[in-house]
Amino acid sequence: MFVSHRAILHVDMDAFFASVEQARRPELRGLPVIVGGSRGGRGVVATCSYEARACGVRTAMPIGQAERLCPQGAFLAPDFTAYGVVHDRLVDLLRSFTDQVEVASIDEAYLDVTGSRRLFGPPRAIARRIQERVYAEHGLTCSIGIGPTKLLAKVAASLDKPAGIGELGEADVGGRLRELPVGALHGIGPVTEERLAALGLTTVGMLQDVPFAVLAAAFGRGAYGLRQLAFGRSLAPVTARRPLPKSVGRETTFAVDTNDLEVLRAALLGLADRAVADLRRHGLAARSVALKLRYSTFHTVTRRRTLSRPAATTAAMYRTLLGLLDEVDVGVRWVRLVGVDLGDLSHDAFQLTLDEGWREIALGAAVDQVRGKYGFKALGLAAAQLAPP
DNA sequence: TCTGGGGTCCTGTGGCTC
DNA sequence: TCTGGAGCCACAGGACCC
Repeated sequence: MFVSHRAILHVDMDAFFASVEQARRPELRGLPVIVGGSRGGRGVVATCSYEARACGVRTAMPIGQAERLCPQGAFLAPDFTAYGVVHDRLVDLLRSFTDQVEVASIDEAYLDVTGSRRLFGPPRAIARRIQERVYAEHGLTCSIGIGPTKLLAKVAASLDKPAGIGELGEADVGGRLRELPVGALHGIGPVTEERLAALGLTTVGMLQDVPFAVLAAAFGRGAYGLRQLAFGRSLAPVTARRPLPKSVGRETTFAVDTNDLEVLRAALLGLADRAVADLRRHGLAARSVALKLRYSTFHTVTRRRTLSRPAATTAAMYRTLLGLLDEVDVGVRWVRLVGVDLGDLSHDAFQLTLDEGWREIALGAAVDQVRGKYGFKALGLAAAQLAPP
């Protein structure tokens, strides 16, 4: 058994995107709201209001299926800019309780309130005050989990949704936690859940009790991690500082599958341009460039290339992507999705100015400036200018 | 029925060097 | 000179998360 005296909260916004839409558009309140792809499109549901969930609509469900289940629903395209603004304000609100706030995603955060108890009272009282302020200031509800580790706090938040406060302590590891399905643990998805079920392991208690040799035979090195999960152990503390991204990428699914090389090249140029804009916004350069293709069969392939030195220009990325495109089965097979991923990121701006040529750097800076003023679509790049001679 | 987009992390494999 | 093993790295793919 392990002992932790920390008090960690996991704050999870309820149906975040849909709730933001309902908060800013009163006419949507009380209606089933589905945020994701547009009607008739190829998208899936990003999130939906609890009214839509009552119709059977779920996250990650194809839009077409959601339409059949909930024809009266309001189908909205996501507005990430608006959600980002609300997210920033919520993080500020959370930081008024402790500076130990770890932003886990756009709608989730962990707070280490161990040192805040003297000022704000016990964790449950802090959780209640957070819920009250989130509702009063933003018209949104959130579920909060309390636990001695991030993992237990996260599971606890899911126990009483929406707008609830759940708590899992040390004592619950040998009690309530055992009753939960293995899929309730953060890190066990559908594939692992099915593999565990094949071993007859469906609850956390079973995962705690199974001989380690059985787990090791089935999962190899992954067995240890599964065992840690089963006992609610997560060694990682709450880390307030947000690390730099490890990769930036862009991908798009075509409205209609294509095997036209020109269409693919044009899509790649646009994606590379957007990914590179992200790169420059962070002041980063990338040394690894990856091409991702999903064929009409849904089979996905990736091809990656490491550059001789870090780069941060669309031209360098696009030329590399064209090379990678030659390595895969295009022109013959139909493609539904194409993506670009830039990795192995570093701060290497000085090196770039020497190595990549001042013209491309200056061009990139000028493009960023115009787009900052008039929007991203104000300027497009011409493939002919960027392709190798 | 028909499966998004943006990420992180892990594992297996194969090439290379010592 | 040849060979096997260890260690490292790049790469591909997959699982998972929101």
